[in-house]
Amino acid sequence: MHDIKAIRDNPEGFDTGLARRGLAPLSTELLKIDAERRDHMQKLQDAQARRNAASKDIGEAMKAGDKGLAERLKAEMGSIKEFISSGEAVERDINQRLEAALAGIPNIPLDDVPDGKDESGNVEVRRWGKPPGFNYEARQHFDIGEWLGLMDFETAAKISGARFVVMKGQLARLERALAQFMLDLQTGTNGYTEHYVPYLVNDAAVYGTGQLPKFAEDLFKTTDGRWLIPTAEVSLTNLVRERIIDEKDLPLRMTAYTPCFRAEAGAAGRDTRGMIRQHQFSKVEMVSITTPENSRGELERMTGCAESVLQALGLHYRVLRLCTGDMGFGSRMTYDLEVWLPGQNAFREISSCSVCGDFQARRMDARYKPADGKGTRYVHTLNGSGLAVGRTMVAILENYQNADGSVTIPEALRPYMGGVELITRA
RNA sequence: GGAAGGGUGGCCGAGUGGUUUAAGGCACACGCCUGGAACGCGUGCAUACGUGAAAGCGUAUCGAGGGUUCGAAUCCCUCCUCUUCCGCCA
Repeated sequence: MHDIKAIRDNPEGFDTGLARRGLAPLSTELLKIDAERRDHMQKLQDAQARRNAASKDIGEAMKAGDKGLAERLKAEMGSIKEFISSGEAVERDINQRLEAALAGIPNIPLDDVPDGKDESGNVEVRRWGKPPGFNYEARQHFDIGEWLGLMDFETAAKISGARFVVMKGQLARLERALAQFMLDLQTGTNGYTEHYVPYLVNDAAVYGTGQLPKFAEDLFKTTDGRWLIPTAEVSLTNLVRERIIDEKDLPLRMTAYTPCFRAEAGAAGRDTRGMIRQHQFSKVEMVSITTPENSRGELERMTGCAESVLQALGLHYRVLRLCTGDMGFGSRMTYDLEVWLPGQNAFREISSCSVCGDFQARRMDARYKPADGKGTRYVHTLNGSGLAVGRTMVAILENYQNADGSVTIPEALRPYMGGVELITRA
């Protein structure tokens, strides 16, 4: 949610920011509603001030026992009363129009975000590790999983539909092991506090993080009107909704392991085979709540926390700074982590870390009390996956596959796998 | 699902139609006191919007939204939510 005052102060800057996102200028239209709103408010508030003064006089007249004066003053209130009640309705209407207009506008990119139309404009900032280098043609994860007899898309389709999977045995355990491993790393070394959060949330929560009102079709909705979370970001970020936090308690660093549900509308035909793009997947999410001064640095830190998982697992990856055309709705800057998938012979997104500035905080009314004790300011929010469990599993299967079709378990995971070193066909 | 009782500032908590302009306390900030602290004393301390160069002024906000009234934290309606009890239940 954008601050209409900031737009009023610098409409050109706002439109320039929109242009970087490939959007037409909107400031003129917004400021027209804003002017109408302020003009109306002035008239309404004048009327309310007169009413309040008269009410006070009536109260004093009653107290003094002057019924005649009180009745005369009451009679004079008639027309003002009418104006006020219709005026309040008009004010609500204007405010709703302004809010609706603002709610659909994406966040403005930071200055050091590269311009670009789509993912081809993203900039690689670093690479870690090396591809495994097989002396045979690397198989894709679904071939490996199905050959092992532990990954079953057909049965999943029978009971649920496309884009679901059933796993069993050591693969089911690998999913659990990865989640435990990631959580331990983020809560231990990286200092995030583990949370257990709701998977069903209300309209306000999904609005707060920016999925509503524009992206309802990407979500699953329950018959009682709630939403299945598309990421734990929704639940975790909304934990600070309508709160005022002491600056000394910042930053808040929170993590949660949850299932995520995405309708994948508009993704028809993309990644239809395998586990890359599912309606249901699990993810260890990280959310940070910071002061404005610290949010940019926190983005670097958070990205490093996500990277630490891939490094511990020995997976080759690269870090991209997303360009203006590829960033999510609420983001001011995003780093994507792309892991190397030998089976696909390509880097694929496995994590995404974003700083949202006060964009979500304004929608949620999440503020902090600065250390100097004066007033309150909006917090800054950041979110990042640390990491997507299913895609990490894909990466392990493809990077740790052996010529005979078995899969070696990376050392860091073995304690979580009960000491299992190799997954083989039953 | 049924019944009853609640929701007031960062926190606790008073307030049942008109100087409430939301008491009081805690926490916090600043000052005095002190060798330095604690204690004590004093001052300050919600947010949003509008207006103004600023000080200030105005309006709204006591879970949310409607309503009654000249005037609502207070009365009425709807909803949300919490607590307790009953029922059901992993």
